[in-house]
Amino acid sequence: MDWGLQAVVIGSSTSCSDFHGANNIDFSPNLNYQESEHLSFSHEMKKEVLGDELEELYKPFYHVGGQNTFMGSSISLVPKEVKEEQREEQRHEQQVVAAPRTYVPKYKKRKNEQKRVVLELTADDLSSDKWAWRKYGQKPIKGSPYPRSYYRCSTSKGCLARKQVEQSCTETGIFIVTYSAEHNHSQPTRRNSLAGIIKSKFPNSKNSINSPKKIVKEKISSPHGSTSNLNSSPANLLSIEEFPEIEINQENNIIIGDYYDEGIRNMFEGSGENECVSIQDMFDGDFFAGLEDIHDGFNSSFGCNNSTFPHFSS
DNA sequence: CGGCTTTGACCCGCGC
DNA sequence: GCGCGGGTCAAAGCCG
Repeated sequence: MDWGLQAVVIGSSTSCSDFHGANNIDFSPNLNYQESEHLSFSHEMKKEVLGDELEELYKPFYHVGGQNTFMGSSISLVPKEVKEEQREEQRHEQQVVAAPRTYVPKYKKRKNEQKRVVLELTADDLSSDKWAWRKYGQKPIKGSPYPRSYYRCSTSKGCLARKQVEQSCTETGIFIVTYSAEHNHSQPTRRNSLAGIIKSKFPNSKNSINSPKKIVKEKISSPHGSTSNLNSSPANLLSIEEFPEIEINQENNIIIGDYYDEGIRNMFEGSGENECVSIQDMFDGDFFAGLEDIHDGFNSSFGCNNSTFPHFSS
């Protein structure tokens, strides 16, 4: 898992309304790169492909009978939203929504400030935010070693929704998130773009849906350079447990067995049975793109439809 | 090429 | 009025 989120990630480019637009599915938490040099797709991964738990994972931020369910987490919100006319009366009160933890704003509010919702969230909670945000500023905050980031809703230009994120200076891994204004539209069905959000939006997240759903070539494309790991392995074998007939041997060749019938082998021109493909060829060619072409075969095997099968990309 | 982050400059409210 | 500090703007550059 040293590759982290950017190592081997599979995404879905197919639209699926059941996901409420969260059509980028990150399986990285279930993709284990073990010290034994074995790359394994866990059973949970397949379960996620097929199961309904994604629905739970991508619950939107909505009101349910007066109680808020926030981003699918078990945060119970009891908003005491402060209206303008009440602001003076509550000037010395903490105008903070009940959150997992309490938070006392360190700065005074402006008079024309809109009502706000302040939460303390973990990185995972942050990463589950399904709204599309665009960062428009960052400022160092007096008294805090961490800067505050400013986001606005990027789905609609007319949307006034704002979001501030700053890391708690008292608790590591906790982020103080302030929402102001409200969205004037429904949740986006899909992210407009992933460009630029990879680097640092929520760097601590372990299962961020904001993470790029791709396979990062650089992490594996130079097995000969930093290859001590591969070559020093006793087994010298990188196996994909759920796909037993795809293996990487000592020469860093990918061996494709009969398991996938003609599918994968036909992805390589002139390849025949028991053909070996080097890792370099794998990435230089259309290996991952080709996986898409045979995903129907997987679908029939796993009994799922197109909308739930992950999208492979290189 | 569109959408994103970064970052210095600018704006604004507040306290003195 | 001035200075401080939070919030926003916008140009530049990055990324897919």
